[in-house]
Amino acid sequence: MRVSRLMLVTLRDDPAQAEIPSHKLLLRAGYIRRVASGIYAYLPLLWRVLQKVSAIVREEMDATGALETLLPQLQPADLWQRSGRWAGYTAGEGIMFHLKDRQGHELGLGPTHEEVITDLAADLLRSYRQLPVNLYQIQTKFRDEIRPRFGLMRGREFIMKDAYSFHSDEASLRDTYAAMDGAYRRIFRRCGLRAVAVEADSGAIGGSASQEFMVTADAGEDLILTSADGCYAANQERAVSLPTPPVELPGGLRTGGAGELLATPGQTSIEQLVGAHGFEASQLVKVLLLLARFQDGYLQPLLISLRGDQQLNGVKLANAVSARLAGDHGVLLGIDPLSFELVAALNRSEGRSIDLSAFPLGYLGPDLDDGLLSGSRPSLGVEGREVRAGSSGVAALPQPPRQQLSAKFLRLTDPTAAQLPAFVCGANQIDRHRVGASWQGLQLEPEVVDLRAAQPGDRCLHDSAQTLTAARGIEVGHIFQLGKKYSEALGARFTNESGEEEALWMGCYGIGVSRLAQAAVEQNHDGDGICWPVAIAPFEVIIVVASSQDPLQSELAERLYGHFQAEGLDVLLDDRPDRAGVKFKDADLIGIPYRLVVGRGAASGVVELVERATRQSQELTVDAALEAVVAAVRSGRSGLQVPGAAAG
RNA sequence: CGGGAUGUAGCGCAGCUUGGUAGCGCACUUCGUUCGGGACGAAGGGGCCGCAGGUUCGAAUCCUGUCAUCCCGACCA
Repeated sequence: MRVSRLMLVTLRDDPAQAEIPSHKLLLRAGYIRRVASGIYAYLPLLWRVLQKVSAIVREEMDATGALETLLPQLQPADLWQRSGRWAGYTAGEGIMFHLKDRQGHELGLGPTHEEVITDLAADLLRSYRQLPVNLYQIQTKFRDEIRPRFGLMRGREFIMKDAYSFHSDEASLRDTYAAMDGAYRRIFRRCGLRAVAVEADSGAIGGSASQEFMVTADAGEDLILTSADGCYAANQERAVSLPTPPVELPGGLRTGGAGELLATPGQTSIEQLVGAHGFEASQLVKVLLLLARFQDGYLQPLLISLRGDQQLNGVKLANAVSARLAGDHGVLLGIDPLSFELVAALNRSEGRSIDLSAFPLGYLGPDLDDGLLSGSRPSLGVEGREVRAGSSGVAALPQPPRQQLSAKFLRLTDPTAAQLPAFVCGANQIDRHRVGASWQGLQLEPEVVDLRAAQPGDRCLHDSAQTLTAARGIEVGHIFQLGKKYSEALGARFTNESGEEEALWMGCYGIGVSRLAQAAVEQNHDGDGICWPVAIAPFEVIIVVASSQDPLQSELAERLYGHFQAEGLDVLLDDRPDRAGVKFKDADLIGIPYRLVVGRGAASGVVELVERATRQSQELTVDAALEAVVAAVRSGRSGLQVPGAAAG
């Protein structure tokens, strides 16, 4: 390809809308253009990168025996209703773009394809003899992200490789899961990425085991915790660790564990209590008051107890609450601190509400009386200027589910709090705390769940000599053992060896292809531009003619260009009439791994070879340069080379 | 959705406080001189000042509304 024909438009200034280096560089170097929020045009240069990434993904997936397919992007609501995900994915701030066709049928643009593929599996897979099967596709996905950002990093339309495997038993699922783990490691390595596999939360997809692949970069949206010995790595959402031991409470139990009242006027925070009375934060039990909202309108107040020096992990909490209540009340829509704002919002809707002013906020103890909930007054409802559906012109809108408030708290306690033999906690009355309380003394049997957030510096479970360190990560891949969640919901059954019908075991495996391309830039750039790894570079070598007017240089450049094309290299010829400096700047910016400069040495048959990533350069005779470039590119294509080794 | 900011030429910005009909750099076109790290000179083209109302003799500038974009939190490949 000739640069004069490449529609190359590079920018000298950083675009104001871009924040992180990879986003700026992709815009400046002419790889992407924004079309709408979270929606991008992949310009010819980027499309070549995406094709190369896809090719690597295909090779590695195919090598495991997976089958490539292509599923529809437009999917019927019916399938999603059967899996129980339609409401959760479309209602409110749902992530699924959905629409009605002219017959009035509801459809959604696929944010993921479990439903479609499982329905197909139900149709096609009948016998254990057909299993296992692993199907994948590389395709555009649509998610109406709450906040698209950082260019391709979190777009609303993006390219993803997703695979779904089907098995007759759990052991087979584990085998494929392990094969995917291996394939993913090779894929990221071949793409020139430094990625780590971390234990992950399964999130909205569901299932048991799951692992994320994180490209480490400061711009990453996730926090990952790793041990130096490499034995443990987890997303902070999921991470576990050994808490620091608590400091023993002087005096131990008082009044048999019921605790002794202590006047604590205005001391509503851990810091204030610690400061005023010389307590250690680890001697306190703090009680958090939250409200969980469910799909069917059920509202569950939560009373969460944590040791005073620990932080709540919201993901762990949501999982624990979901596990207890989602069966009866549908999808957990959210958990929010029970604040006056939230109560005011609830007051405006139907049903009963909570009288938060009756709560001794800042002085809550884990034995807070359920009576505070049943004593709540009926909501004043729709007086004033509130408009009701049905009483106005919007009668066609569906009624929101009627809210129903639980009469009891769901009380969950983190082990760090549950294990304290004697502690300080709120007395459930204003300006009073209790010292020397115990769970038994308060006549409580705590329901113990791991709810605390692991922190950098914590000791590891597998080896208490190891501590966790934090790093930012970009999630480029995620693999799940789904189990039977979707196959049971959608009736995907097969006949096993004993002639019995059984639901299929499933796994699913995603790679964000467009995100991966940007993550590669995030990890491979310098002050002058992108430094693409050879394996995914849009072009492998660029020939720069220092002075296009010099027929000697032009002719030599053309000869080299033809030679590389004949050798099957992806070669770019910068034949523009611009000055050499302009072409050097552009070559650095767009990040072509090898640059061959045909300049003043042309007359004596000498050219200059520069490796982009290392800036190493050498003067070579034409023949030696040809040989060096071809050799370097060929070895670089595997993605397994060490930068610098080729041009040295 | 909550909090913060910004919308002026393809890109980056000034002008707005104190209203008088739009400017700078880059990019683009033509000519000349340059020619190995984003050259110089000359001439030129390109703007419903996000949109809609309002105030005013007069609005990029003041007021109201609205839309869009970006940043910080909840979502995820």
